[in-house]
Amino acid sequence: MPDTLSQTFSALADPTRRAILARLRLGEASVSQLAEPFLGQMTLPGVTKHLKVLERAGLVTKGREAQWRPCTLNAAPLKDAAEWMDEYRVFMEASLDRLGEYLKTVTPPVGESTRTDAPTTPPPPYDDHR
Amino acid sequence: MPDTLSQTFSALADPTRRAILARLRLGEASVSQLAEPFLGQMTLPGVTKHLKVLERAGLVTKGREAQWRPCTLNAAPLKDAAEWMDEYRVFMEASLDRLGEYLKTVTPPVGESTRTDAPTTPPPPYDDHR
DNA sequence: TTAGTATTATACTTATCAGCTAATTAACTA
DNA sequence: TAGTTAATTAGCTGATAAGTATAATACTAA
Repeated sequence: MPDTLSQTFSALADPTRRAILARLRLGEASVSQLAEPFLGQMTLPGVTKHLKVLERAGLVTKGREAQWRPCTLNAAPLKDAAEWMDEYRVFMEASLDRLGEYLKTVTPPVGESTRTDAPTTPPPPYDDHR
Repeated sequence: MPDTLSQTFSALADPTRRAILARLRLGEASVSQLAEPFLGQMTLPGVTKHLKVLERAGLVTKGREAQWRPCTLNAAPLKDAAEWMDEYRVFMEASLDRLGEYLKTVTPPVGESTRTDAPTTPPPPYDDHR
């Protein structure tokens, strides 16, 4: 029973599933419509499985209309993921080099704590252990 | 051999690994420093494995300093992931409801194509099938 | 050289995932 | 009713992942 965020990232960790989401941005589509671009490389049950993963992650909602299951995009779960990523925006940029240098002056070099008489400094708190 | 984006998302799909990244935002740390918060629930080799996943994804760089392996955050691979997410920003917001209604007026209802004489409309192109 | 610390490697178990084929359900159509 | 289309389920395989315990490696220090 993984947490929501893990489930979201896990669902995104597949190119087929990302392609399905990209397709759904253009509007709702049935299962076979979604499957059509992949049928050369994959069978329909395969696509159904991917859809189930997306459904479990809450990214896709399946309705019923006669024998069709119109699928719609639900991007709400992506919000948490996007917020998580935002925390790292600063570290993504080209300023990474200078930032890295700066951090080296702030963080004591690894191993110092065991080489000196100073007590082992416990690692700083972290906030993402869900 | 999964694509880069899949590898990135896959690496993020684990709370332990996300916690490690969060810790590394504060500065470099050795393997045992990174492992310390988890040693109640996981062994050291377990953490080493998680680090290897992060390393393969290019999110963590391991150096050498005597018997220590100082780990540093490398957020560059997150850039692609963030860009991917940005495409969905519009769909995450509360305006989803109205947007959904709007899309329904644009996209023909599922099944219409087989009920009428119109040729089966092929699904629109998609751009994320990497 | 010996002992101790930090880290990784190996080998194994268990669980999950991605894919397939074949069979099944559910709804429409003639 | 029989046939067709849309989608799912079931059962199987092979690959990968997470976790363990134990052993090996790499370096420091006495």
